Amino acid sequence: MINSRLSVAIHILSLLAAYPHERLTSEFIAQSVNTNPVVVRRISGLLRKKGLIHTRPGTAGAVIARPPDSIRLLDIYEAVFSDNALFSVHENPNPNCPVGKRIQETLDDTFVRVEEAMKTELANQSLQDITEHLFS
Amino acid sequence: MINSRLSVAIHILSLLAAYPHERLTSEFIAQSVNTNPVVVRRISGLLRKKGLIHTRPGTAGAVIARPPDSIRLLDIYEAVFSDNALFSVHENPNPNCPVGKRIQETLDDTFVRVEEAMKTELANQSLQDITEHLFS
DNA sequence: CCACCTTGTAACAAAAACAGTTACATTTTA
DNA sequence: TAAAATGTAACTGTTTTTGTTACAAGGTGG
Repeated sequence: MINSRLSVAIHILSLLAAYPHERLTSEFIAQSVNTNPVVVRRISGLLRKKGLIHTRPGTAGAVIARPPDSIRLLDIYEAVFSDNALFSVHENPNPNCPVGKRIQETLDDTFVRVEEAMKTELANQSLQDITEHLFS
Repeated sequence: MINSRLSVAIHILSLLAAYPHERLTSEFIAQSVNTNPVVVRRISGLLRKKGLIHTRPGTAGAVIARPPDSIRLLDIYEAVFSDNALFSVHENPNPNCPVGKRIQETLDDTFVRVEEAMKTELANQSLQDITEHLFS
């Protein structure tokens, strides 16, 4: 089971999308998510690096940087997981075994295809789809 | 990043598929995977419950139970992850916030669709595809 | 039939991953 | 210039994952 960073990131962006004209502080967002403000700032930092939100040291609050219908869930996924692979492959299989020798490259190939399928679906859904569901 | 149980499970089944007429012990398999025999027996137990392999207390070795082209990677995934959701959703968001109130059900919906896309691709690939790649 | 080997499983241990927290330098602004 | 917020490092507690020890119970071959 994948950790909850994507879940929290979408929560943060949903708030910013719902209040596009306000600057929401990490303290305020943390109360909605029910976590610590530092956790929010950590994930906000990843979203900022990807250009999805604007924040600045010293200036209170975050603001969404792009229209919600232009933000794909894949953008958010890539922001919070960067280049992590979806599935781990076990390390150091036995190179003297015909299976062990090639299992890693084989699984890498296979798992990349699975990951691509997942990412395609993440690309099909936008932040606006989320907010529409939230407020309908 | 998801743990390596699927990776190890596919390794085990690849060995059994490669040697369908031999009974491979957990000790032998563990040496190919490079882990402890108990780890192999734990995962083998999950594969047995799903009817993918045959093992019996007292009798040495495991044998594959179905032709490799009939075993979808989704079967293996479901064997080792049973009913785990793909993505975690953060707990106890603030019910007094319009986003917090509905974010969980919304994300549940969304993440189920993503999971379905991933499972569809896992269903498209068989154990035989893996062994063909291994031995080509 | 009995010594030997294996599986299945529980219990424990070590290591890694996660989430939460404290602390504080830096930056802005009222 | 005092107050307040961000960014980030460092640390802690918890949970998950993986590895290990131990052993009962089931089969096998001599």
